Amino acid sequence: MKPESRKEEIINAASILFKEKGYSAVTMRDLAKAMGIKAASLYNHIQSKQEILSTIIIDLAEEFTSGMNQIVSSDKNATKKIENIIDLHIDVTLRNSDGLASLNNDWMHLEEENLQYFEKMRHDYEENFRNIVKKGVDQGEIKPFNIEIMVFSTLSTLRTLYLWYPKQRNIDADILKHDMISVLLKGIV
Amino acid sequence: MKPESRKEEIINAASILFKEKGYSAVTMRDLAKAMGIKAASLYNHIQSKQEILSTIIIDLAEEFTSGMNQIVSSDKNATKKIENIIDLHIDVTLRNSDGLASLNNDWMHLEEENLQYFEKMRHDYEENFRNIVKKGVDQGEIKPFNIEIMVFSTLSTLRTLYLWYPKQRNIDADILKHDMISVLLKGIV
DNA sequence: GTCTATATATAGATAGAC
DNA sequence: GTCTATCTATATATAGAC
Repeated sequence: MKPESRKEEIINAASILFKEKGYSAVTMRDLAKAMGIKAASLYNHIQSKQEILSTIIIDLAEEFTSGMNQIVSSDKNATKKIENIIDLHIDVTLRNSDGLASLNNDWMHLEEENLQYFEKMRHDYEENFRNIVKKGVDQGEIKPFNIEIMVFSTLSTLRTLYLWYPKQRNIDADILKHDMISVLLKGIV
Repeated sequence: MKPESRKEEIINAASILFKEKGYSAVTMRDLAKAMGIKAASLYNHIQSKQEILSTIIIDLAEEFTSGMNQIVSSDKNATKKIENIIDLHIDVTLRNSDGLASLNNDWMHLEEENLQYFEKMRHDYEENFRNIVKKGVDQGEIKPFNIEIMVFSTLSTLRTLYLWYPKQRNIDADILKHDMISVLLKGIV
C-alpha cells in the first residue's frame, strides 16, 4: 500500500460521509470531525467542498470512460464485450464503492464545466453500451427484446452494485463476476 | 381528477424539487418560489420540511408494503408473483415517479420513528421478495443461480425505473410491463 | 499542519398584520 | 392564506498565530 497523502485521506473520508448522507447534508465540520481536526484545517489541503466532490466523481467517471473505450475498441463479440463491462463495474466497485455513491447521487451538485464534462462522459458511456447491445441483436447473439429496456435493466443493476456488494459477506470477486454474468446475460443471450 | 389540497400541491412540488437536487439541497425558499408564494406561507399548510419528506416516503413505502402483502398471500406460483411485483413497481412509478426519488435517495434523512418504520418496511419487502425467489428455486421454476444476486439484480432495476421511465417516449405501460417481464424473467426462469 | 477567531451568507421556523 | 420582518442556528470559507 502506498501511503495516502493528507488530501487523499480527506477525499476518502468525505466519500464515506457523502455515501451515508449525501453531499449537501455533510458539513465541513462533519468531515473535519471524522478526520480528527478542525474544519479550518481542511482548507490547508483542499480549496473547497466542491473540489472534493468533483475529484471523487470525475476520477471515477474517467475510469469508466477509459475502461469502456478499451472495450469498445477491442476485437470481440457483443457478448464478450458486455461481460467485460460487467467486470469493469465490479472492479471499480471493489476499489471505491464509497465514491460511487457520489457519482450516482450527487453528480447534479457539480458546477459548470465539471457538470458538463460529467454529463458528456455519462452520455457517451450509455451510447457505447447501447451500440454494443444493438450490434449483438443484429448479429443474432442477443435476443431481440426492446433495446432500451435491456440497456436500462443491465446498467441499473451495475450502477447499484456499490450499495449491495459491501453488504455481502463471503462472495469472492471472481465468483460474483461469474454469477452476475449468468444472471444478467443468460436471460438476454 | 379530484382537486388537490394546498398541502398536496406543496408535497407534489417538493417531490419534483427533491428529485432534482435531493432533500438537503432544497430550501423552503426554493419550494415557496416553485409554488409562487413566500416561504413563511408554507407553514400555514405544513408543520416542517421534515413532515413533507416523511409524507412522501412513508405513503409510498406503505403502498409497496400493501401491494407486496397482497401478492404474498395470493395463491399463485413464484413466477406469477414476480410478474405481479414487476407490475406493482411499474404502476407506482407511473403514478408518482417524483416521490420515488426521495424514497430511494433521501430516506436516511427521516427522523426517529419514521426512519425505523421505513427501514422495517424495506427490510420486510426484501425478505418477502427473497422468499418468493427461494420457493421458486426449490420448486424448479427458477434457475438455481445465487439467490442474493437474482434478488438484487431484479430489485435494483425495479427501484431505478423512476429515473428511466419518465425519459422514455412512446412506451405504453402494458408494453413496458410485458417487455420488462421478458427481460427480467426469461433469463431466470 | 492545525489552531482560534471571525466574516458573510443562508438555513428552518415563528410572530403578527392584513 | 399570504405577507413582511425577524430570530436563531449553522453553513462555507478566510486571516493570522503557533
